[in-house]
Amino acid sequence: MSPSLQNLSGLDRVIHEPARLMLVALLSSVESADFLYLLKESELTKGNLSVHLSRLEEAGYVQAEKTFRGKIPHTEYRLTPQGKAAFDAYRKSLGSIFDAKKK
Amino acid sequence: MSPSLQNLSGLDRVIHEPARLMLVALLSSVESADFLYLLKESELTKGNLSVHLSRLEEAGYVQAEKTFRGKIPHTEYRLTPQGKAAFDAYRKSLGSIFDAKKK
DNA sequence: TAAACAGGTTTACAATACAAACTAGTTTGC
DNA sequence: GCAAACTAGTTTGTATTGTAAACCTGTTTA
Repeated sequence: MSPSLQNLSGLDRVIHEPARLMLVALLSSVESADFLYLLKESELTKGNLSVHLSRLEEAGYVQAEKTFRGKIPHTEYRLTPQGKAAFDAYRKSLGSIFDAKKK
Repeated sequence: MSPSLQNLSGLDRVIHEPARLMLVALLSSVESADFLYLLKESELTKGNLSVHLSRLEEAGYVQAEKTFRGKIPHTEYRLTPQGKAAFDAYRKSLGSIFDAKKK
């Protein structure tokens, strides 16, 4: 198989999931974002958002900074360098299907 | 949310799955292909390939033409117009994450 | 005539995306 | 001062599905 298509099967599943892809894309365009912002922008449910953010954290793609604003907990999420790298790699992999059509 | 990112959540799951994405990309570059060709190019197992092709058929994206070559059954798979359209739409949707970075 | 191959289908299982329910604390309205 | 509503999530349960392995039917080859 053409090597460009072959790496499609090795796509990073953590990023490939649409909900997380959206989150990573969102986070890549800002320095950091809090839960409520991501909740509104992504239109996910809280449960979903929580789970997907956890998954991105486990993968080392997202870093959560928990602080307090007064007495209310506040968490800022930001992409880690690995997260940015993974996103770049992902986009590079996907690029192959865009090129593939130019036959 | 920016409308461009919003439609990421509505990505066509039939096409989004990497194995099928690969198959659709493969089929989009040729007129038609048989099972063995797809098996080799995709490096999927036969079971997988069969299931994914069935799924693409159910979605109306792929058409299978079963014939005989001598006494051996032979199936040619090709993308339907809907399949091509769906693939184009998919690539258009994904385009948003490529643009998104240009901030 | 047994083994290998073509061309798949069926089965079983493990992973996971998702919504709903729940938790724990805080603020607001009456 | 107490109930309701809000912040900021986590946990749980379910249903889907991607995957490999086993199976199947027939054909060719040694």
